[in-house]
Amino acid sequence: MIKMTELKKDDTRNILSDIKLFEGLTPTQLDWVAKHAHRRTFTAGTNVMTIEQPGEAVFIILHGTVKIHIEQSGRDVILSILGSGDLLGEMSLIDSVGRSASALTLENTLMLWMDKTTFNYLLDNFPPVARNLVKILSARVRLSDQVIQSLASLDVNGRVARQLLAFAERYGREVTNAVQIRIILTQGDLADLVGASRKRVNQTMVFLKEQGLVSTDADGRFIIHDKAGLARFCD
Amino acid sequence: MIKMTELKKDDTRNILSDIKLFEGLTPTQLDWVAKHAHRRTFTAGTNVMTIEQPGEAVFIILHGTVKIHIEQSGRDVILSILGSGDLLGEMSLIDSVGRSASALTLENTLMLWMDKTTFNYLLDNFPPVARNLVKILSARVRLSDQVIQSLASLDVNGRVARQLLAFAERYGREVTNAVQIRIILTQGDLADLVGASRKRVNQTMVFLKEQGLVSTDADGRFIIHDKAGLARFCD
DNA sequence: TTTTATGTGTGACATATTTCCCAGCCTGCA
DNA sequence: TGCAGGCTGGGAAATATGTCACACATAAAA
Repeated sequence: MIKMTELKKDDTRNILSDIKLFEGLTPTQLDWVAKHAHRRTFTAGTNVMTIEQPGEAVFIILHGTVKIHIEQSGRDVILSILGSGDLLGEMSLIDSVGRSASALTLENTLMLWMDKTTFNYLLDNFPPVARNLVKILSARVRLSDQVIQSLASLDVNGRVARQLLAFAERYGREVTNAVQIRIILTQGDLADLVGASRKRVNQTMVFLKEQGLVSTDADGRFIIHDKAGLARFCD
Repeated sequence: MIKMTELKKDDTRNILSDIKLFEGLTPTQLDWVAKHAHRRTFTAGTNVMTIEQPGEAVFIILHGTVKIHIEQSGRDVILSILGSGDLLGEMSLIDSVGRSASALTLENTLMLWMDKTTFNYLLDNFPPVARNLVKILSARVRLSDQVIQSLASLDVNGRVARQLLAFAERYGREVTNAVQIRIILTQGDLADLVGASRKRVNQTMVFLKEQGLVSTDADGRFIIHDKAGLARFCD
């Protein structure tokens, strides 16, 4: 985990080597990237890219979280929540189709970004980058497939349980006999994530807490006490 | 559209240039691929790769259709239906994670296939291939996102309507004032595709037919008469 | 401090959907 | 021909979920 305070102006190079997309690049290549990549901080609640704008940049999250969502006729669907190390906005640059979703920062977020030209240059001239991107996209397809399966086959309890387990996997921090999920989410967010109403998700959370499977800490973060117990709801 | 009967033993090279994954390759490179790629016909109802087997080959559909699905505790979820030109089985080769779904041929299907080593060699040594694969995966993520949004925000009518429109886009054939969907699907398949019960999908189909938006031809293929009418159910 | 906004927990009621069941209609096959 | 199996269509009851409405707590803002 990279801490915000650790990030000085000049150590971009060091950070780059920790990013999946740049794995396998030579120091010289990393230097090139460092020269062409910029940093920017977005305050919480900023719309990084708005829906339907032609994509003009790729972002890499160095610290913070971003919610990828689609709003349509009052209803909000959250496709995913990205965190440090994740790539964002690359799809528009790849296929030149407009943005299909919006990205909203959930907390103050530090990003690395490159313009379209730089990204394409990278892709064409630094072979490991294309390779890494293939892996990244492949992993994303796998995650999407899990979400689809969940939405198509589980009831709300199951979908919430699965989502919590997925968050534990991605954003979990081990504490005494439990896993704390770093991200702060409201029950409303959770509802938009699993395609259910807030009311129903509330019922699920109350239920899961009664069972002792889950609890909430002072800041509203979820704490998972029994992964296996949750998994039972996922078929 | 490549017709089964047109495929002679020696024209693999010609076919290759029509495949997205091989776009941009030189004739020499295409020859190399032709030498290392094999053909195989699967009869309808064959399980091309079974869930949880380590992936050992990539397949490219030359003619036919394949259903990608996950079966769990009696419930079947269809993630997608692939047709000619589509790639299949590449994910296990990319990230070495086991298969996450099964692939079942819906009709007699002709495939091109390569073993893991060949595929990786291609990826590392023929730059356009990696580039193309990135595009292909990117498109797949986009499709997945649409499915997720649909499952999370639409009722069964809407999900069925959207699925029919998606099929019209991918497998549609223009006929007089309408679009015929080439693939033969039962209402049960449609149900597994949109995460609903067969009964409910049946009601939807009866309803859509009453409205004159959709009909079925003698072979059971769906015919869409009014795209805009269907789109109205998708918010 | 008061006010405002935001998030949680809950009841009543309306809808949507599933499940189980059965009938009729095909088609392929013995 | 007759039977078996798969597919469509639909009835009835049971569940699951959504919507609307409100009370309450807490935290941020004025």
